Amino acid sequence: MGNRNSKCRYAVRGRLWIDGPEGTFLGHGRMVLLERIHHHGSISAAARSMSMSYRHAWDLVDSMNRQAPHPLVSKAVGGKGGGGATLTAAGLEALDVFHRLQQAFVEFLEERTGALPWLEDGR
Amino acid sequence: MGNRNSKCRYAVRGRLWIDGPEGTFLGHGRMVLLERIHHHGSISAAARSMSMSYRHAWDLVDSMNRQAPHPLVSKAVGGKGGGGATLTAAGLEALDVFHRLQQAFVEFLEERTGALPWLEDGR
DNA sequence: CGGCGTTGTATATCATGGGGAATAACGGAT
DNA sequence: ATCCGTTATTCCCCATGATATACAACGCCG
Repeated sequence: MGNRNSKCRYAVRGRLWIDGPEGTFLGHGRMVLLERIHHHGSISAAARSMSMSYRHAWDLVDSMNRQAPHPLVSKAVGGKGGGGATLTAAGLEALDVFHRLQQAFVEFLEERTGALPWLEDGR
Repeated sequence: MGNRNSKCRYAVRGRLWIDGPEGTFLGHGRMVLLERIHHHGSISAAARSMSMSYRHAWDLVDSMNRQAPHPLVSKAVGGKGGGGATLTAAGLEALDVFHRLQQAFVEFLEERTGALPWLEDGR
């Protein structure tokens, strides 16, 4: 709806992320990881649930924590259940900020594929 | 200007492209390649000028020509200078379409990094 | 008619990043 | 004190994608 031609041969796609002092700070994959950490309560369980190696997941968390003014993930080693990880208030806020950004991006993408001049069709 | 805080710790970045029947159809790298073909008059010279392997360049051109309703690049084998390649009218049009799209994207990016809530700064 | 620099295509080599395995330290629970 | 599953870290392996190499076909031009 909103588009008189539903036969979309082409579509505008894209990826976006937030750069920080060391390069990528927040991106789609990192957001999924944060959500899973929030849900499972540990980095390793989150990594397993998305078929990501623990090493990779740990690197991503470390990168985010290093670049943020305040850590996004709080980690505990040892103790009940061997430890775990939880999102800080800053982590939850980052999740929200990025979600809104991504939604705006999706709208931009849809708007632009709708405005696509059906390349060279009428030639 | 337009942003009261010029100390930008974070910036929204991204990439965008146009998907076609077989996946990526037009993207930044492909646009650079098209420009160089237009300037040099051959795929191999264009590839050399941007340190890209001829095979890769050829694959990209082939992908674009296969997905477009009409080829973007016209190729000649043998003949004067051994042959060459030139952009068709459709190729020039694709260049223009993507440039406008990319410019709108840059504006979106700048607008959004300006609207960034300076994550967790005041905590 | 032979030379030249393309396009076109197959094969081989290689580099980079990610994954897996292994291990230490940790601390609450039992 | 021991057990357990986690965080934290190192090292090795390998799969994949890109690059390099090689070679055939082509057609204008001198």
